[in-house]
Amino acid sequence: MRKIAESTVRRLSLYLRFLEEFEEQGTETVSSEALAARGGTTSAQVRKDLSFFGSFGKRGLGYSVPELLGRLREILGLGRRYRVVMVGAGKIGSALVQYRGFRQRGFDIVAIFDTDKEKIGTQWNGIAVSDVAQMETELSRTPVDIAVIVTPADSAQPVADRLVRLGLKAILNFAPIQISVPDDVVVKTVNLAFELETLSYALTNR
Amino acid sequence: MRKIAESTVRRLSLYLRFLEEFEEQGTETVSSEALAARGGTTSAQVRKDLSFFGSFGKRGLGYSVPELLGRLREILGLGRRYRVVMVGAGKIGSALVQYRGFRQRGFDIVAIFDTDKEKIGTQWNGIAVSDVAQMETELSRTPVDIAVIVTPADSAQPVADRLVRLGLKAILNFAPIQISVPDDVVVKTVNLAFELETLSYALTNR
DNA sequence: GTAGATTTGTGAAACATTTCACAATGATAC
DNA sequence: GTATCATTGTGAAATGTTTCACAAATCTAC
Repeated sequence: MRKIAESTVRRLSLYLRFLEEFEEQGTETVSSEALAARGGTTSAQVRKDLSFFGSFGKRGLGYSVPELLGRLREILGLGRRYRVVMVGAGKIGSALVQYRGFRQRGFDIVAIFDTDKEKIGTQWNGIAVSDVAQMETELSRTPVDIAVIVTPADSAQPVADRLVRLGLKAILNFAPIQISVPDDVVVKTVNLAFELETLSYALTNR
Repeated sequence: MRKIAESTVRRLSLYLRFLEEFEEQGTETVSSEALAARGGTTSAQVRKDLSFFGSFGKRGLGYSVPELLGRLREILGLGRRYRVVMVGAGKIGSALVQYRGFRQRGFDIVAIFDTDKEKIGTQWNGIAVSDVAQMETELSRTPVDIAVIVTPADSAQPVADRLVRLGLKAILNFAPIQISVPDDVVVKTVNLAFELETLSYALTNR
């Protein structure tokens, strides 16, 4: 498939959210104009984004909400569930495990690892916390699709290396550090410091 | 000031992190090549990014680590501390309040608001949780620079509206919804769903 | 069935960002 | 002091993304 810009993929994700709202309201069809208004972009942008994947609309009418929902879910790979392993059972990990939206959107946390003896063996939202030393053993029994790294900065890279060796192809990293992986592995880093500093830059330069 | 791309600002933030590491190691100077290698970009990109703000290097030698650190902090507006209000005292809020990196980077949480009677009056990391109904009263006594919204989706927009009315110019939004604000207010949204869906897209289309 | 109103899909134009490539500058060795 | 080497700073070129603008398609009203 032709390379699609990340900005486009993020907007598809946004459109999906809006379409879910339209569906709840019982709206049958929606125009690119209406979708754009809801999300701070332009109708041309919406149509261009969709056009990379096919032509889903009806001229003069717009897009069928249920159909476009289905297409977007398919494009984004949401027609299935994903098995997620979480490495690190600290504050953020705890918040994520309890976040219902995770499961709601098709992502099931099926394993949690930590190094803290106090935590190992306890149940988190129904999932037992295991010793990170057992990660290879356990993950070979329970394969997963996505890893979430929520460790301190200095463990993040070694953990990522081990996950890559286990064959993981997608990592969501919350550790405040840049991790490096082979080209065929996707990493998304969520780094609070970046966001805060973008804000302080904006506040300063106005 | 000439408009700077957000991608550039994010990279500056990244360079800052690397420079802190170089400083810890006692490195005196660093070349654009070395900075680039550390962060998955190119030396030309590093030099171009910096060139928007001035010329801080020495040809043949590179950049002085302490000087560039100072310059970047200044550019990013990190030469001061910021007062932060947190609205919503749920799981994520709790994790953020306890996150030391926040204070470490110059952002002090000085007020927390929630609607939950059980939480109001309790102390969180030394800060009393107040009733969100008192927000206007309290924030007029204790002015703040940045707001972090950690409420459920349906309260996020009303809360944002109130914050904007109070004169806030920077919002970090963790609620899984797009919030709309006037042009002179900056909003950064951290939305887990986007990140997960970008990953599932990447896993699907390979 | 025709006319008029909507709205898509998409090339082309405009705009933005990244990469290239090299002159200019300073450091180092002898 | 001269030659060599390393590295910056920056226009220009290449590449990428967004916006424009309009033909084509479909709907609605009569």
